[in-house]
Formats: sequence, C-alpha cells, structure tokens
Amino acid sequence: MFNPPNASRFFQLVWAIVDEIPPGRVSSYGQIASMIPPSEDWDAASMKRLAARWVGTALRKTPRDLPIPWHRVINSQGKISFPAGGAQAQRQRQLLESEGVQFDRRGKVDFSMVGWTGPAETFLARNGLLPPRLLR
DNA sequence: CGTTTGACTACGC
DNA sequence: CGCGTAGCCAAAC
Repeated sequence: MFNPPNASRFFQLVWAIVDEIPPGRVSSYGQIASMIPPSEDWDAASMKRLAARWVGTALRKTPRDLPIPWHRVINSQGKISFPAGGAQAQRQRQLLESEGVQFDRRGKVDFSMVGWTGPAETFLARNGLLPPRLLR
C-alpha cells in the first residue's frame, strides 16, 4: 500500500534518484520505482504495476526550484509520456536531443543505447572513468 | 463528499 | 507495431 502521510518521503526518493541520471541517458518510471526499496509505507507487491504511476506523480509535483533532470525519465516503451506534439512533449524532447539523445522515426529512444544502467555508471562518469557517451 | 484524472505498465488482440 | 484495458489509488476538482 501507499501511505499518504509518507508520500512526500517517497517523492523525495524519486527526486534523489532522478538527480543521479547523467546527461545523455534516460530511465523509465518503472525503473526508478524499482530502485526504491519496499517499506511499511509501500511494498513492491501491491504497487507492482502502479508504482510507476506514482513516480510520474512525484515528478509532476517536483518543486519549481528543485533542479533535477526530470526530462531524462520516459516511459517503458522508450517514448515521452506527454501527449505527442504538445508543448511539454516538445520541450522534453528538445532537452534530450540537446544532450545527444536520439529519437527514431516514431519518437522512440533506444534504451540499449542510452538507457541509464544505474548508480555505478553515474559514479564512473562523474570520476572521469567512463566517457559519458561511449558506454556500449 | 462523489467524480474525474493522471509525466505508467503488462498483456491481449 | 498500434490500440484498448485492467490495475484499483491519491489528488485535484
């Protein structure tokens, strides 16, 4: 279950994780959700397919003054979750493209190319041990 | 206080 | 590959 009183804590974890995604990389709502350990407030089982939705809710409620790379989170299909063609979708796509992320004809990103592989990758990239865009 | 609405996903056609 | 739907919940109306 998802305990409302502690929603803010869940949200903060989401924001903290998203903040770790390096430029030119993307992750999905579901992936972010799976990185948050279960607790008495939310268990992986009952949130199975709903967890991702909560990650989306958390991002939607991101404070204006919290500079996290929200645009690096897309859906499991590799596509931007805002209505295609909308202002928000365009902005997100532009932000990603400015980091070198490429979209195919159908507006899809290739996770095998730019999918964030986790904290380890972030660590290596930060310490100059890994060329940001040459992994894989 | 009842309804509508999501920055989702897996699955079946 | 695209489209519809169940899942089943807190928030915003």
